[in-house]
Formats: sequence, structure tokens, C-alpha cells
Amino acid sequence: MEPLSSDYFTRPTVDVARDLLGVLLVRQVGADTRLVGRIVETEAYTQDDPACHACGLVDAATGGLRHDRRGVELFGAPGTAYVYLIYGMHWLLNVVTEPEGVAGAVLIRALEPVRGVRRMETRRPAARSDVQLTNGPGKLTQAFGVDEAFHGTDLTAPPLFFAAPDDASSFNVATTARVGISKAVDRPWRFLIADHPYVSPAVPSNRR
DNA sequence: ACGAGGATGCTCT
DNA sequence: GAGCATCCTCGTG
Repeated sequence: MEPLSSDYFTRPTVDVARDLLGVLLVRQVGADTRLVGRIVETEAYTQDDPACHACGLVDAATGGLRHDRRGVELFGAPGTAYVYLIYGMHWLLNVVTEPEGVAGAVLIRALEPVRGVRRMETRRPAARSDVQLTNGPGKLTQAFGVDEAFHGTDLTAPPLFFAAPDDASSFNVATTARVGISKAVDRPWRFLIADHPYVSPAVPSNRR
């Protein structure tokens, strides 16, 4: 199980978001245990994007980066984790994209559990079915034990990394507007595996 | 099967 | 003080 390299993430964010569908997220827990999930839903956030934390961080006068605001890490090395707290409760996992100096990230929104289901059930007592273990961005971080400790870490090597699946089964990609945002609500940057039971139940932000 | 509302803390105005 | 890349519970049908 070879981790996807930094080159994989050194590409346009929207391309990476689409390509990550079907890819495995792997969490090494100790020497003998692995949690594995298949990515079924993602979202892209770019530098020129009002909904992205990187928006407005380039100082108009100097061209330099503002380090007094959230989101500077999005300009960092591709393949790095960008993890942040939302609604005071849930950690959301992103992987940084684009060359260093250009901001971008892909939000991992939903997984299909592949391995380590028992462990995920332990971490997610509120889940009433296997679907509810990982069918949302805050749920999957809980199931995988991803929190602030992973912010800024390298996602191209254990203990948390991406890997191409052995069985590259084909599927249809569906595209919608993104979820839970109030700006740039019409950009079609949410990607999901069509009709997959493990995608999140969320409603796109332009349909409310 | 829905829908409303509360939880909870950090960031920026 | 408002807003936030969310989730859960408890109502009513």
C-alpha cells in the first residue's frame, strides 16, 4: 500500500478533488492496526475563492502573506494536512494542493469504511448504522481519530496517508455546489460518487 | 420521514 | 457579537 506522493497534490485543486474519489484514506494505529476508508465525497477550495480560508491573505500592497489570520497553511507544501475546528465541535480534514506559494485544499467529506469498522464504531458511539460512521466531514474525522494533532502533518507518509485502491472499479462522478457555505455558493466544486450510499446527506448551499 | 433547534469554541469585526 | 466547509436529539406526522 504505497502512499500517494506530494506530486499527486501539486496540481490544480479541482482536479485533485475529483481524482481523490475512490482513493483510500489510511490511518495507521500502532503497529498492527489500520483504519481504511474509500473516499466517496470531496470539495475543492482555491486561493481565488471567497469560501476558502485563504481568501484575502495576500496583502494587496506588499504582495506578501498575512500571518495574522487563519489559513496561511493553505499556501504551504502540497500533501500537508489542514485541520480546523468548525462550530466549536468538529474537526475537518483537508489536504493542501497546488505548488507551494499557491493556496488550495481538498476537503474530505465522506468515506466508505473498508477496514477497521469495529474500531470506528468505538470512536463513534452516536452512529446508529455503519453508514453514519463516516458519511460526513466531522463524522469521518471522529471515526479516524483525526484532530488538531494532525494539523500541519505530512499526509504522504504514515500514520495518515492516501493510497490508490488495488481494485480500480469504475464509477460515475456527480458534481454539485458545495455544502454549508454562504459565499461562492454556485461553484460546482463538490464531487461525489453517484448514487453511493455513503455520501453525506447534506444539501448543496445553492439549493436552500 | 422529515424539520427545528441546541451544542460549543475559535476567529474576526 | 456574529458567523462558522457540522452533528445530534427530539418533536410532529
